[in-house]
Amino acid sequence: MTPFTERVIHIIRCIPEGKVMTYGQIARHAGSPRAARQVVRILHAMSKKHRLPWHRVINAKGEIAIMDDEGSHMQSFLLQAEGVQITDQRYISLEHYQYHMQEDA
DNA sequence: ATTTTGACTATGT
DNA sequence: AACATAGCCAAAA
Repeated sequence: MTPFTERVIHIIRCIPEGKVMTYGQIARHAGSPRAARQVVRILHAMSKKHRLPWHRVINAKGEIAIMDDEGSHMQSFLLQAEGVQITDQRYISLEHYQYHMQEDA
């Protein structure tokens, strides 16, 4: 387990209920600003083993990124159960972001 | 050592 | 707003 992977896992575990973060935000907070795709790999590999709140991770457009219907429906179900507003079965409203875009400083 | 692989992102049209 | 393209980068093969 590499330090980068551990940081990513820690960050994801810290996302509070009812909030979401984007892949890019997580990558930045883990110290590798452009490694968003790496976050994808880590989530895929570690979500079960570490019992991560994988459903609180979305893409930069504010939508559920899962490809297959099974997974995306599960994600929207879990998010709505936490009070996250979802429109059109995929878009998360901005007030649920843990961090806002301009705070990248 | 080199290539492939993504649940991505920024940018340009 | 929707689509195409070109970067991106760590882990796996």
